[in-house]
Amino acid sequence: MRTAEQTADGEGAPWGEVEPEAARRLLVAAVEAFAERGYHATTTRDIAGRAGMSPAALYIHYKTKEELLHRISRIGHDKALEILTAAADGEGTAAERLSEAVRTFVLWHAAQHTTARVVQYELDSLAPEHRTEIVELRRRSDAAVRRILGDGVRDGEFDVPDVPGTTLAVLSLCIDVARWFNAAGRRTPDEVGALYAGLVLRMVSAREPREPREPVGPGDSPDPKAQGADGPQQ
Amino acid sequence: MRTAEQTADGEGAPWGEVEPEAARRLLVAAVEAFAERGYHATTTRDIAGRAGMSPAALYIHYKTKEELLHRISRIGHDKALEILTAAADGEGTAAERLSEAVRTFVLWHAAQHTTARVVQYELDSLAPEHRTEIVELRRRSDAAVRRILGDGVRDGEFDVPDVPGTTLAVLSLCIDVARWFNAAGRRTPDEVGALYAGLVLRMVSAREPREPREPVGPGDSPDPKAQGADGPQQ
DNA sequence: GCTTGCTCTAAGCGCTTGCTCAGCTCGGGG
DNA sequence: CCCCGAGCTGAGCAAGCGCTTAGAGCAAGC
Repeated sequence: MRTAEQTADGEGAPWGEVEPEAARRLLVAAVEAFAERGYHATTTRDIAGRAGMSPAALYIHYKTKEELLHRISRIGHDKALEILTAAADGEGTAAERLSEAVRTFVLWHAAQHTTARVVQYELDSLAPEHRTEIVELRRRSDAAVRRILGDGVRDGEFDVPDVPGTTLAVLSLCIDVARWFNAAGRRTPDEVGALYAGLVLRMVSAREPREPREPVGPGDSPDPKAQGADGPQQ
Repeated sequence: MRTAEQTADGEGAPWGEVEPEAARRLLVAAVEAFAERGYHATTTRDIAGRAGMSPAALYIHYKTKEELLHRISRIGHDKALEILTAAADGEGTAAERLSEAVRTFVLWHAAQHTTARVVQYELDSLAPEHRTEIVELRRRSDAAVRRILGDGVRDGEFDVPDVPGTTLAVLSLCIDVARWFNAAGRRTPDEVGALYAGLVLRMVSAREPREPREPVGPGDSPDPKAQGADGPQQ
């Protein structure tokens, strides 16, 4: 299967699927406002103003302000999960797949840091039922990375005593890029992706390649129940 | 005069220095509320209620709601800087100092994750003049970690092609613990500290100890101007 | 006993919030 | 020509916001 390199990164038209055009303009305006000020500090008047409309126009396309956040969060988490599962299901060694997962995931968080900031840091502003829906997507992202690490340990490529804990650390490292990345800064999204892929590989690689293990040690086995939601609460 | 608790970890009485007692109760209530709901979603009525007072009582001890956040952020950043500079100024090899820095910094973010969440993720809610004051403290934290990495590279202990970028990654990894750490989870703060110290050491350690370098390469030299604010904006 | 100063409360002010609704505009079908 | 539904606006409502004010309670000083 050919990898869609051009569209797998964070560029392109992220909100092209949102129709009609007025609804898309409002969504893009909401992403910018939420990223700049945070969900609770953003007013519906601000969102409508950025989209060049009156406050009332917002409610023709969205029932509430929270529905806007939910739509943004859903689309963003779908994209994140797609990036990680594509890398996990790809070809090559565990090291190659992990490197690709971190590189593309970080690339998206840097290039789309405005969107990613809303997606990753406004989970608590969602209504409870929407929050549980999103948390399930995050659980599957976690599982994709944990699978790569588990494969690498099994094949002797990686030396990782605590697979769930290291999975959490790798994802945490990538996600936090959205917080500090600055488009006007010295690094391009591609450079950060390459830097982080290298750092993570060194973090998990076995110093010298060994024989694959036959029995998977209980302390190392990927445990589906090991991680619950990785959000701030619960 | 008795000095404050000399606990290097995050336990102890974090707000013991705040006087009088009613002001401390309000501050602790504000920390809990800000951590749970975020600054903008928290009302002054909620803070006062948690402290067992009427809303007006808040304004006897603090001029505004933002002053509460500023006080919390200032005390927390002072503590964070103290932890990192203590480790950077400590004795031992660069590896030992880096390990101690990460271990204690992560320990604080996990044990005091309620406070740390407010300190690390509510920077943008500060008034501009308070924000610049806090950003300066963060710059000094960054410098402390960068110094350890630079020493390690100089002495041949570490192999780090991009010192400023790796400094940013290490700090980012530690800080994000405050976001996901859950007191009811499987890991204790000490366990997370130990895990992360090991991961970071592997991330930077030279595979085999080399001779120290005589001239510091230009690409690796710690550059004071290299990092600006590491906050979300600017 | 009275004043003074400090802490705190009850009540509420002025304003902004998320959201609503009657009505305007306008392209397309009869 | 009128009508129609879709998209949008101006005006505004009820609720909740940060913060203020007048005054009560009470310990300390004289």
